[in-house]
Amino acid sequence: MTNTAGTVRGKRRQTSWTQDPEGVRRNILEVARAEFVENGLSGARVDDIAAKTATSKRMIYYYFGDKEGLYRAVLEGMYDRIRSFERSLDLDALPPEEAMTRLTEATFDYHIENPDFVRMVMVENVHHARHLKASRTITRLNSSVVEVTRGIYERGVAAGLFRAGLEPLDISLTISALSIYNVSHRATVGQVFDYDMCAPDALARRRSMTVAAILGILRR
Amino acid sequence: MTNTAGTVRGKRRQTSWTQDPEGVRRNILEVARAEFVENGLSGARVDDIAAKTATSKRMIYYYFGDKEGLYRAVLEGMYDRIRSFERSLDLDALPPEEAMTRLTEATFDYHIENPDFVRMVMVENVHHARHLKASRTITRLNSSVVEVTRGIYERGVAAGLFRAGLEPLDISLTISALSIYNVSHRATVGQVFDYDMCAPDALARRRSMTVAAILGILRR
DNA sequence: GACCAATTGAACCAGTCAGTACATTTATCA
DNA sequence: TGATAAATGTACTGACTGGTTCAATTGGTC
Repeated sequence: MTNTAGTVRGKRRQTSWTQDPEGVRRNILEVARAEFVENGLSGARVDDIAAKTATSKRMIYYYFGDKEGLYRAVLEGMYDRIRSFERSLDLDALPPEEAMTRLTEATFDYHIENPDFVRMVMVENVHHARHLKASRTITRLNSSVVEVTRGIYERGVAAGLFRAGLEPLDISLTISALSIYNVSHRATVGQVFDYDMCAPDALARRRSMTVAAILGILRR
Repeated sequence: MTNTAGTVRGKRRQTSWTQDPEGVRRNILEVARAEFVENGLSGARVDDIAAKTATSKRMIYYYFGDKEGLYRAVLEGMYDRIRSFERSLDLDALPPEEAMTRLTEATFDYHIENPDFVRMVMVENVHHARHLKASRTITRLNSSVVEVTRGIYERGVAAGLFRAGLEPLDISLTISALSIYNVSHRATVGQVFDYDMCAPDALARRRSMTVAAILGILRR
């Protein structure tokens, strides 16, 4: 009998147990995510992950093959989440400037609220996106956020509000850069400038500055 | 007799050698930088670093104590370099808008030309800036680029060109965010969007968009 | 040229780590 | 109910890895 999804069985020295493949899988993934996010790929220890799991190391290898397979699974989960966030954006009803503002703010907020995603992407960049390449789930399942941006931008251009000739992808990347930075470089900036970018007041300033930057790029 | 600085003695099975402490140190640092930048702190192998060196593993421990000490030395070297870049900026003679444009472009270019620095900072952020904290050389030897930014900004406000009420540090961080991103996220963006941000034409677009973003923030 | 501190090399070590062998239990279904 | 497949736990291993030992060589100084 399969337990409720997500249920985690008691630990230590059990000779009797209930099968719960999905729960075990999920449990491993959750723990692994925390560890990879905290220590990177080579910094994370399979034994540590296993220890924090409700199951054993054996299960990690049973379900994910090897350490990199586990890492890849975590990475894919992260990208799945942001994809569904992007799909949830529905800004067609708003006038161009307001739509772009909302898009920027929503993206900004998503990154603040999902530091694990940001850190995982950082780690993946340290590895030259090698694992992203290896994952056919992610590759070419192209991000829809660019199309959202393109739609808003073209409406703005048509309305004479935005200047023409820009590449929607570049706009999208600029939003991304300004959103990610607060989380990805929080530690070094905090140390070098004695400034916590994620403190509420700093965040408010940075958020409105980000919107100003994007609109500044677009306004003609 | 000390050899010319930077000289590297021949390798393999030598029982006779010339002392060259500075050269050995520098050689180790160069190799270590490449390895840390490529593999991160935990990903880099002391044995690999030693093998690529003109000297032996023993010397790494002799001069740098342990792996983290070596990493810290590399990190400090990187920050020294950008500090001297920042000090080299002399934009007081230019009118505010032009000065800010030049500052932005120079910062943008610096990051493109020094991907090692960018990657090292990324790695350090993965480690929550733990080693930056441990280094008294870097900490509180506050970055002068903020003062440069403040100077230009205040001139611009005084001249009625820039809108008042902004925090110079936030402006500086925004420039930094837009400059770093191209290098730090080159791999994942390349993979997900099939777009090389560092290709010459893309770079030109991103550079001018960055300037537009900064001026967009400032213009009243 | 003899002495001493600064350097350097080669081999070695003890702990760690990813991955495995093997046995066992649980679920499925005819 | 019995056979088969899926899922799981325990204990282990071989390779790797950061770090060390110990002896030797070099260069400066008097």
